[in-house]
Amino acid sequence: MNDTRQFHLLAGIMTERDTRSDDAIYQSLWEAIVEHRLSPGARLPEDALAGAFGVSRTMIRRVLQRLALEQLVTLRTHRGAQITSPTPGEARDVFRARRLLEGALLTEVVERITPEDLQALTQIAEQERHARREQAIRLSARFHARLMAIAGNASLSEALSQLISRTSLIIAVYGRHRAGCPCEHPDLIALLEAGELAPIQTWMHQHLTGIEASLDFTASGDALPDFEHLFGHHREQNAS
Amino acid sequence: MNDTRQFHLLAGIMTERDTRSDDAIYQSLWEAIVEHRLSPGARLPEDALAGAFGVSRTMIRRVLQRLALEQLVTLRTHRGAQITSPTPGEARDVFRARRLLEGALLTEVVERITPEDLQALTQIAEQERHARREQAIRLSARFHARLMAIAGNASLSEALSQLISRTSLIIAVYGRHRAGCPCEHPDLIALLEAGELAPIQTWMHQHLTGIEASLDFTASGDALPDFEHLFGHHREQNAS
DNA sequence: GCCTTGAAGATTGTATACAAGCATTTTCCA
DNA sequence: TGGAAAATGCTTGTATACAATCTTCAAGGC
Repeated sequence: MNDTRQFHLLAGIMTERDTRSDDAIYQSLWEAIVEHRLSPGARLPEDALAGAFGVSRTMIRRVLQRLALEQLVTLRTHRGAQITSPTPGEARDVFRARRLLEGALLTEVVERITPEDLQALTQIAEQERHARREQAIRLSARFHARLMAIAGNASLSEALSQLISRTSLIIAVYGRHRAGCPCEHPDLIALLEAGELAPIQTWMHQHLTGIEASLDFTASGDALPDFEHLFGHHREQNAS
Repeated sequence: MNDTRQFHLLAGIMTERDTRSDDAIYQSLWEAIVEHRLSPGARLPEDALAGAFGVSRTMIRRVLQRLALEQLVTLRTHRGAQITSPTPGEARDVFRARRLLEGALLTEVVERITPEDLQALTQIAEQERHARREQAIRLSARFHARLMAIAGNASLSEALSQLISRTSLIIAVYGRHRAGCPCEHPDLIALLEAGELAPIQTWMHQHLTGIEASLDFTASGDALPDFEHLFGHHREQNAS
């Protein structure tokens, strides 16, 4: 009887009930979070996840710890895991960090970019335009990650990837109109083809600042998960 | 009988055999790694650590996973954990990342630095000068971390802290003369007191480039842990 | 003498059992 | 009827047992 409820709780995360490996579970959860199928504040009971993925709590705990270290999930002792609700302060922090990092990396990106890179970026941007809204968010994240990978600095790319994921959480909490990246990416591709550094950096700075400016920090509080926002959309738990 | 050997294997990590929490174990291992008491390539058997810290493998595995995500430890399936031996490529990657990040953050550091900050930095530099060689490495890492924390960007500070820790590993593998940071930090403090951005950035760039230039990448290979280096110092396993 | 093949030992991977803590509800008293 | 305290149930924290895999060592063949 518990199983049914647990399964329902996480409907939409997985395709069918089969045993998956560590990384596959991480991937599934990551996508569900970045695509806003799991909203900030949502609780992630270990038993429910274990049941849904057909593994024991051991693996689930490992995955949750990894997500927690990446700040996508908040782990509180004896209170379990829930999707992180970034505070306004953290949100501004992430955008400042992204402006700095992406701005700096663009120098090397412009130097090293190849036609293959441009093609890959074009393809992602294309998918982004035709994708459903949920997947568009994930593709937008992939676009930025792929772009910055061109700089060829694995350490910074990884750090930046985490910042990009967290941006998705921030938009989930504070986004007003439901837009993530308002599909400006094709414009950047045109600039990249031209190859002039200055306008590219300007574009990126405005791109990030524009997203940040579109947020509304007045709604929710700082510390606690914003249940108001959660309830506004739809509640995961059924009341039985 | 196993216990004795295990305990001996990790001598010097802990003060006495008592039960510690998750974070305390992480801290102990982190310090042991950064201070080069555990050299790159050293194996970290779960049973041995569990015995040494008086906890079960469960906690040890969690700590090892965290260290692995920070790239201080390498986890290979069915083959256990060992201290990461950065490849020359990774080493250059880390230094490039540090030059970029620390250079960029210095702008905000100079803007926001307070007398209290200067005092704290002075104190660390002072301890550094009087400390034993092992602890000096850790203090040097703390100096850089404390300095960059002034910029007030938690996300980037955290990423940078990981890069700084990894630098310690790099020095352990490729350092020729046993110098880590050759105690140039007081010079930086003088520049910070003057408050001119340009010379500070120049200093930092030369500082990092100088450390990188002092490394010798010809010795060890790329992929595997360098047992040559390990044996050169002293072996952890006794031959019984 | 060296390489290949097999078996024993040791270590990790996963699941589960039990203990500890928190949340909710129920009950009792004012 | 409202509030507070206690008890029950649920969730997580930790340890341990067992299975799977790798490594090592030994024996046999080339």
